[in-house]
Amino acid sequence: MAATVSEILLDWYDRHARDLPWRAPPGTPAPEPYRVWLSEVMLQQTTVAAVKRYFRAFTERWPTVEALAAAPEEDVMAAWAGLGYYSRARNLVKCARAVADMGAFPSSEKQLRELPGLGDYTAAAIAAIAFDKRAVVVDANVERVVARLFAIGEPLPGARKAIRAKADTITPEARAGDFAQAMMDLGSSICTARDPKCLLCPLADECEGRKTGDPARLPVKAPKKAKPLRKGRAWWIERDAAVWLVRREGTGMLGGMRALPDDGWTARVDGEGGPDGEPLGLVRHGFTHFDLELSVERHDAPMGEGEWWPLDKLDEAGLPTLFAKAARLALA
DNA sequence: TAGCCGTGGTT
DNA sequence: TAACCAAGGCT
Repeated sequence: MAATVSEILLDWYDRHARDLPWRAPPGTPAPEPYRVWLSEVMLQQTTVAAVKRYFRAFTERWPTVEALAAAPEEDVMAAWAGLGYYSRARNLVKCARAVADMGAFPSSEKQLRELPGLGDYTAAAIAAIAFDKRAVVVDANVERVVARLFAIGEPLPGARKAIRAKADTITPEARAGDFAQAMMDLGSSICTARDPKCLLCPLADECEGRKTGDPARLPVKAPKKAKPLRKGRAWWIERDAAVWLVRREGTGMLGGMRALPDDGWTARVDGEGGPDGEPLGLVRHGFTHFDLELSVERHDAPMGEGEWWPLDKLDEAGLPTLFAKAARLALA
């Protein structure tokens, strides 16, 4: 009898699974839901290499969801600094508090999906990995593997429906969590976006994309729009070995994070107004949908609501990378 | 639904 | 090196 795709892949996973801090080895009991949830949220659009350090720091400081739920939001935001997509940190706190109120993480995909910060992917991943439920887990890796395996030539994002339907057909009843992680390991190490290693692929014989030509062309994506370059200013205000820091409002860009006072630049418009200070230099920073050229200027009086932050504890302030760069410039 | 939302590694 | 891209979610 011919082996199915899931059988081949699980067999491959049993031999080649990556050892990751949030992962239980194949065939061993599932990790705690808290660790699965935390890692999955951190891993949203973020590389394994970047997540490892933050995962260790968070689980050491907040070993349980109850501990995290009890933490001041600003501590969590500061601990998240540098990881990006800060709405994840805001929702992390909300979610931890909701789960603590409920007494435990829900185990069904549907209930998980209702928690803040959990979309289709993350809810399915937690249900499968932490609770051993059958769930169709589709992330960018799975999209790529499935698009190639079934030679789906329709461009993303339109192809998502077809990809999910095909992923459903190969998801096993048992070991759905291992299967999901196997697909992601395959996608990250072998069925890579560029230069896939088809000669090492356990699914090479089953792959329609390989049979019909060049699998690397799949999945087809819409061309990207050009990123505008925005200009802004930020002020370095130093007194008695302390610097003036503000907290950014709202849920927009870097919302909730500590920052230097700035002139209100956004993705759409350059900054405007403010005092002319002594120019300290330019910081160039790339965001998802625009690039920013930030002029850092020395100023002498506090601006807006804020706090004096001791320079010798600046790395504990939780500045997002843009402002960490600006601080580095000012202190150089 | 398409735009918004970070960052760092890889090629 | 500039471009691409990663275990997406929210609105």
